[in-house]
Amino acid sequence: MNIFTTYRDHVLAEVAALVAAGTLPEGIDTARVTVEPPRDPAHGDMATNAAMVLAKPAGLKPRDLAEPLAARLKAMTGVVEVDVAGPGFINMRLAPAIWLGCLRQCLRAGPAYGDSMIGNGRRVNVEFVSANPTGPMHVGHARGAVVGDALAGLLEKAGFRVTREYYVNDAGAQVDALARAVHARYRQALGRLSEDDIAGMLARKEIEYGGDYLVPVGRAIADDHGDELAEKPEDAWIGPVRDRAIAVMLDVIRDDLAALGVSFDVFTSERALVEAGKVDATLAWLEEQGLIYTGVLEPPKGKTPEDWEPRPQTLFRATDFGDDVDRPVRKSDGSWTYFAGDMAYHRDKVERGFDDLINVFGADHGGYVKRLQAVVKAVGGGKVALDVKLCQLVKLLDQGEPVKMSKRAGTFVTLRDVVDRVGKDVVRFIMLTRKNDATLDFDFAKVTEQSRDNPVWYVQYAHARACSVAGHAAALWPTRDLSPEALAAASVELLEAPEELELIRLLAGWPRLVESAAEAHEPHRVAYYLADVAGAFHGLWTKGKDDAELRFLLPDDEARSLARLALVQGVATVIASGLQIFGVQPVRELR
RNA sequence: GCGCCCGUAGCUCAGCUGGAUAGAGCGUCGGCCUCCGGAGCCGAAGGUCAGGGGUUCGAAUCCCUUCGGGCGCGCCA
Repeated sequence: MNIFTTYRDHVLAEVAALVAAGTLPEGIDTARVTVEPPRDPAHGDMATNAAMVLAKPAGLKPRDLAEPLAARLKAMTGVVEVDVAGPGFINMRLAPAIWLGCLRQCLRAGPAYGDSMIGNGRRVNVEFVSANPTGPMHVGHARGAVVGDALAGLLEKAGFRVTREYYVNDAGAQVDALARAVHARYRQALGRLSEDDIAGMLARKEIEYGGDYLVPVGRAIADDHGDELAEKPEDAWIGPVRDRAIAVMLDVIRDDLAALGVSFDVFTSERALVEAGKVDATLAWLEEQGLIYTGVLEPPKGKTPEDWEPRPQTLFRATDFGDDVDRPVRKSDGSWTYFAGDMAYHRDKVERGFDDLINVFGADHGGYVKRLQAVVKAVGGGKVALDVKLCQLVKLLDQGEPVKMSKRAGTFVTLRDVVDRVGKDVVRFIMLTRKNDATLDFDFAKVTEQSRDNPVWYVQYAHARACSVAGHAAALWPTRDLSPEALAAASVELLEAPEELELIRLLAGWPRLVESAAEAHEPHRVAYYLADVAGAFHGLWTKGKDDAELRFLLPDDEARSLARLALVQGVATVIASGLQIFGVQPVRELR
């Protein structure tokens, strides 16, 4: 339970009492009332803006409303101090017992601490990665994969029912290009083309994908089909070659993602949607709604394409739903555009009953979000929200120097390379240390360094230290039950140092952080919070070095030691809880 | 030309959806650290939140505008 919402409820109850007393008008809107930790801890444990928000509609001055409200809050159990400050804030200080109760709750809940009900079972579809099945994953994909997976984990913790989904673009020109490249490798496997021939085809742009990873695919086709597909016209071989190539590439992608610890609940095939007639059905439905028409688009101003000519097109009325222009759904050869398929796909998601849709895309798809949101508005009747998280570039560095990457030279870094080099947990955590729309530096040297400015290490080190304290305690008191449940029953009221209480308050803020991060769809907040917790814990640890009285374990004072161990265990619990969202394994010791 | 994202300390970045005196790490400067549970501790300096205007009790946060950077802009996915 988020203690801040608990106290918000208390504040609202007192507001209701003031309504009953006639101080406030009937039916006053309390939606904007908040209870939050104040920026400056000197102001107390919690602050509410109630008086400032409610004063105006009540025709009062904030401070005139704050006084009677503060008087009522002061009478509440657990509240030890209330004062009115600044423009009308009401600051409250809570009895230590309240915070200690949070710590006990944390220990009893274990890593489930922070679980929330705000999702209320709403169904959320998180679509991420969705890379074309034309090759192995590279680092750019890794960020989207981690952000999507962690966001999904965060939403699950907040009480949403989450589906992790991958949209397979297996119907367009890209996979035909893949098939052509594989066909060349197939002929190479049969000895009919040399490596130089392939290089020549690449140079002449007859094929688009030249990577070695297609060599075994070509060989597999040779094994299955012999030379029967080698000299036939493209029409005869492109189907089977493409299908086989896509299947192999998807296996590669699944393996790469598995190495990152990412898996999906659903893979949706674009081709399957087309073949099931869903694109036709969607367009027919939109036509019925009067949302499809034939028209001529204006050329984009200032940057007219050379070959621009006005031409009637089949268009979707995206501008009715907030987009800048209406969008074409059909190519001049009569086939559907990629967008038409995406319309059908998003309609399909809506029909599967999701309440919220989230797409994680690369930043280069920014120009695509308005039209997708327009589609979702149109097919969801305004009841389904689509949020698109755009992930910026990852800059790979080594000791501050850019890692040279070139597709042509074959030196581009794959997801697998990175995971093999630093481990999946490091990749996952680091990818979440920036908000998704900011570029991220990934420095091989830095992310494995043992130092304060490497957040993965810093957080893991805190967890390992906490486990180490527990180990020492077990050695000191071998017969004592030191399980978290037992520690929850310890005399935690012996925790009275300001630093200790500050850390407890920080841990007590975890449920609130989960909720706000989930609502904002911002998993990176968890990373910063964990670094804060680690920092506070390391600080406390260090104090014990200067002052033996502040050490966690005092061999002569078992009761106090157990209380402090409870706090240490709380730190470990919250870190484990946060890392679980990230899909990162908390370590018990550093290697 | 239009749309979206971004601009916060010397550097890298937070800033809880509009709250109080804008924070952290690194770096810099000044001290401490010969022994505790390894990879440090305390303190200081450092800001026109890119500039300007607006909304209101209150703006880094919302609106307008200028400047600067990134991405995108009819049948590529």
